[in-house]
Amino acid sequence: MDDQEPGLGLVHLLRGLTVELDLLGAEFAALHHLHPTDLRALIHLLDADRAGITVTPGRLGAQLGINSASATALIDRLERRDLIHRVRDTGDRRRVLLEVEEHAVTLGWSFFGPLISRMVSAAGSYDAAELAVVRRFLVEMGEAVAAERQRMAPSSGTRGGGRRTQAPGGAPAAAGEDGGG
Amino acid sequence: MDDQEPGLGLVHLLRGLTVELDLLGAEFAALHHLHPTDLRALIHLLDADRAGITVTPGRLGAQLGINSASATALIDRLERRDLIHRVRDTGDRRRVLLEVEEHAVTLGWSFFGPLISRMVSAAGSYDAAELAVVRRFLVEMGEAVAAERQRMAPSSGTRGGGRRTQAPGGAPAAAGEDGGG
DNA sequence: GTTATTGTCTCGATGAACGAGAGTCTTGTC
DNA sequence: GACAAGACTCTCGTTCATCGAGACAATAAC
Repeated sequence: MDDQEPGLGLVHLLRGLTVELDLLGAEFAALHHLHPTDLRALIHLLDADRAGITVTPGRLGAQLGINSASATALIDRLERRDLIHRVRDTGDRRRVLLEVEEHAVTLGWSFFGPLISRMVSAAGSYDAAELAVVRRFLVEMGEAVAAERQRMAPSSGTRGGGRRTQAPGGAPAAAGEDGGG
Repeated sequence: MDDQEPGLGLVHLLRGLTVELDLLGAEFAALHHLHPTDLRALIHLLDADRAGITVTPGRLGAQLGINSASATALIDRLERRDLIHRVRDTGDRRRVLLEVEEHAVTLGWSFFGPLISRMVSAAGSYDAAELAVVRRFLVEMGEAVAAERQRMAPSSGTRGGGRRTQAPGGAPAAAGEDGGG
């Protein structure tokens, strides 16, 4: 299966990598008695926190592809573990804002910290031009995936438009950029 | 902000990419009334099929990080949809071999085909040296994740040694999930 | 033969996610 | 101000994937 197509091997490598990352996440979650969804939610909340974006239950549920009832239950779980807390929005009193606790930041770092260290250290052996190539590749792969998602669920963004796991809509859950702190 | 550490931005890009891929998988699964686990199992089975490796329920469950009861239920679901079928191993009659149906291959291609096309086409604009750089990067990232998983759950892999169904451990035994390939 | 091990499946329980809809608040129109 | 429509969150009852424990069958070791 190697390579009539030079890019094909890379695609498979990339897929294998995402599988590994998923498993790492699942193991970490199990280790801390969290469900994979809880960990994904936490990561999203931490990303948003660092980026200065406020997250609401509805928005979180949309990002995770779960419905509002599940989002409520999810937030209940996280709140019960003191990872986040709810705050009623004073501007629009229908809304609830989700704020992460220090504890959650610590937990997040215990997950990503060591991994990021390893990765950054591995990335250290590349020169600027090489890093630029890798960056371009990752960006283009991201665009390919986004385009494919768009094609598959074109109704994205319209609120009741699609089926159950309605495409959360545009923004990639974890904007890659937000500084790693 | 990404600039104190050149590699950090790449790490976040990579993470964002994996999130996108996960979401794509979830959407595809929902579209076909499959659970995410079912899709992951299917991918693993298709990979194994192409590689000429026979998969058993136990092996599949280990790869997916679920226990034997869940693996049985998962296989029941896939079989009920005519995506796979069970065959008793004639050599070791305790074992059951899982064989994928044509239908499953078609379904798998309807998921990965368009995505791979996009990616391969995007990868076409790189020269050999650049592809080599990207490949090296992906391999090293994979190694970093694997190393981190090893650190987190060192007992993984040995069957009797680590208590695989342990509560907190949850999915430890999973040696290397959905084989990429 | 007997015992230990491996591989799969069954059973009942747990809980995450779902659909439907109620309650609360905001916005737009009169 | 009052009223209708819509947005946001939460509650309720149900469904189903996963779990732990263990039954059953076949193999391996003695």
